[in-house]
Amino acid sequence: MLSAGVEQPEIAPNEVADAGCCPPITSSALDEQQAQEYADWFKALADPTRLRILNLLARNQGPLCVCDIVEHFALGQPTISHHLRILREARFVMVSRQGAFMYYSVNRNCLIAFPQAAHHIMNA
Amino acid sequence: MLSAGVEQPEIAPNEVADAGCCPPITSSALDEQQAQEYADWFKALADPTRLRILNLLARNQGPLCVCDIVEHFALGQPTISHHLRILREARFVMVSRQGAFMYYSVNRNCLIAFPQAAHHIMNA
DNA sequence: TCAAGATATTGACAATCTTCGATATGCTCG
DNA sequence: CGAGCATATCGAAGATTGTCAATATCTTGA
Repeated sequence: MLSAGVEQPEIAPNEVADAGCCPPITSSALDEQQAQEYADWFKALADPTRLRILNLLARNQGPLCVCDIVEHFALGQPTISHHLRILREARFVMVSRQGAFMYYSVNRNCLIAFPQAAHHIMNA
Repeated sequence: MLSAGVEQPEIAPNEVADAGCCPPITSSALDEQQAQEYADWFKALADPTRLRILNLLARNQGPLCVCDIVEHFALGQPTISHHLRILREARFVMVSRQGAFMYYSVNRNCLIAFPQAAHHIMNA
């Protein structure tokens, strides 16, 4: 209010390409909608079980079915299924059906999305 | 359970350096404690207001006091103060007092932490 | 010392999230 | 078809979170 903070005017964001995983990239300031998209993206990572699922899938060359994943956790199958849905909707994992089995694997595009998100948010 | 998923044994994590911002880095699998630390770190980013605060601080060369930040949002001062505390505890921002004013600025070390976290979690 | 402003903390409420048990859906094989 | 397994969805309970109004703490300046 009365301080000496030096501020810059808000700049209208320029639309740029979408990367196949995670929020679309723009070049400058975060508007409210972009902030919400990034927040949803990070929210998918804001749970230790989901991070461990992601890590388990990443350490395994090749996909894993749900029952294989369940075996690694002290949680019920519906709970794991719920976490997988959140990871899938945020596009951190991909799924393909093989008979009665659903095979989940990591979406490696996300590796690129992390530094991009950081640079977008932190304006670097 | 009966699937053909090819799994690897869990490997005990090797401790490596701490980077000044964000969870300590290790070389391999995520144990429960590390997963919790990363989850807490991402949780600090899982809110659109906090991301916009971070972006505002990053776009500004030099720190901003709380009342300057409050002016950019349709939220009360205690709410902004609450978000700043969360960002501070996760070390995304730094603070220094100047008289009655608290000046907040972005911790640029975090830029490095993003790809590091991604590589650790996604085993790359 | 006292008044006023800047920031932090507290207590409460609504919304959201994680988890579970129960159940539904979908697939395969007799 | 019908039994059995794999996975998803539903409904509910408990915990966590974002927000606010009220208030406390700290600092400056008169």
